[in-house]
Amino acid sequence: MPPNSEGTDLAGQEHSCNDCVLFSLCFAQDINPDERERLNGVIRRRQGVHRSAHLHHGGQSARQLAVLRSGSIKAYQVSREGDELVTGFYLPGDVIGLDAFSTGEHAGSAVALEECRLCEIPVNDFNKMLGESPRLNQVMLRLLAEEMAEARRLLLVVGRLDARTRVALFLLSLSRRLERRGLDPDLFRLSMDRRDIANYLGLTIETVSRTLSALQRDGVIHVRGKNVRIVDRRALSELAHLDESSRPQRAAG
Amino acid sequence: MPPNSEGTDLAGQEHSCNDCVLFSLCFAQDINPDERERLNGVIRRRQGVHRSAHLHHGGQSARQLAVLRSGSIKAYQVSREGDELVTGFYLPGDVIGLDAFSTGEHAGSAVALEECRLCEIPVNDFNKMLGESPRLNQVMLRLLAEEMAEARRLLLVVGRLDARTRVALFLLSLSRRLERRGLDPDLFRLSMDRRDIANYLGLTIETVSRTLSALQRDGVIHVRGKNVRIVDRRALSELAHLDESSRPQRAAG
DNA sequence: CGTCTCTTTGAATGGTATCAAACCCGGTGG
DNA sequence: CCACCGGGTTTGATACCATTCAAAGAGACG
Repeated sequence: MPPNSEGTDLAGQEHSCNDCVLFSLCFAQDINPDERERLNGVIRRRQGVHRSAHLHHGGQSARQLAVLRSGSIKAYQVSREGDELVTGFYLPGDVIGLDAFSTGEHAGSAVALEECRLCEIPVNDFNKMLGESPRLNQVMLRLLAEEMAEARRLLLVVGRLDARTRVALFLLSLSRRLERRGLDPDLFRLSMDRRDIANYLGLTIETVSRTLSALQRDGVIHVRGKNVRIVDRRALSELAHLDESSRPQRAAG
Repeated sequence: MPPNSEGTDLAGQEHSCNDCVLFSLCFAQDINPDERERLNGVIRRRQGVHRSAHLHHGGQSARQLAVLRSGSIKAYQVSREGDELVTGFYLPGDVIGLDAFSTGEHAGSAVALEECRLCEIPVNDFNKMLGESPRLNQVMLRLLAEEMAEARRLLLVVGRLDARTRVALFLLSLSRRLERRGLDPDLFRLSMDRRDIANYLGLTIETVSRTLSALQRDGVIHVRGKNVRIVDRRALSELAHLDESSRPQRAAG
């Protein structure tokens, strides 16, 4: 069945990648028009994914690859001991489900942090396209390598930096990603709670809270619950870039 | 030029993947015989890579993909501030150079920790094969996904566990990898120095040293410089598996 | 308006970094 | 053969940052 061409269109509800406002962020821009057309035919555009709904669980066999169109998503893994390890946050344009690429089963889980819309590509359709297009394979390799680089960055942040630096980097990273999506980089709302931030950064809730308060006290940011305003971007960057040598050494160099 | 068919062969110096003692560990087992034959034609078998020689540097454009045949290699990245971040250690059978897959440039550096032998596949040959074999693409995706999983594991280890658990996990991981290669899992030599271990685990040299001493005092292992013997594997596993709740909580669950 | 959850703040504990010095070992030269 | 290095490693004392335990405060929602 072709994407429904009747019924009411909601705001921002496109039916073709070519019209999509996210096109410049989406991997669809990297494949050739023929393949994109074919993609269009198999994409399921889904909306109304509500807060705390799971896109997939770890261990589950992959049903689709998805691109986030609006909202935000938390990726996490569950350790043998049953506790959560937050591995990242997805924003519009990000691809969700690459973790199932090797085994066909998702390595981790993904859950909506707020109301979300998605473009879903069924795996069998996608695998068929992969088998025929080396170009698409390359794009996927690139995406995986990027996730890898991200994981490595996180490794550095979580394992080796003090709390203040971790939080500064988190805020700046988020700010930069929002900016690339055409949103205000200095005034935004955190869709995840303190627990998720703490877990992601390898800290406790209390430390995250204290650090945010301290940054506010120092006039670097303004925080009010989930709302954040970056007041002194330069100062924040300096904290993040470790320009001062106020961090643990941990056998570097 | 074909791989030299005259000259003296050194011990363990094969000229075909089919004869290679590492075959069961190598990704070459996962491709079909035709492709493997073709691989054989382009592989450069290199030896005499001596300690502290670099295979590649971060930022360098990739010249070849390599499989380690003997020895061991340290992978690391250099941060903007110039200090080192050890991301892993390669053992025989491991593929080196996947980090250049997306951009064509190596994300990190790789340096020999001792005398090494390698199988090198020139990138242009390899890319040609990639363009023609979806199967090979899949194998590469799987390898990348495995590196990814490894990076995630490390993230958990480095960011969230206490020193004792980190060291225990490090020793067990190494032990398991050696065992899979047919070596003694309980008696081995660390090819990396304390600095590298500390950096890899996100600790200081002193803490690593102290922790090893403590494990010895508790009768779990025996250490003498770079030589390690696992005395009580069960105890070590219990430390690593967090069976006791003696670790920071850090917003889990 | 009351309840529940999330968040913030406070005080005390503890693990790891830091600073400093001793130790061990292989290599070198007297 | 031994004294003397120099690097890597071990050990000790102290300081500090983040966790932990505890409780108050703020928001969301019925």
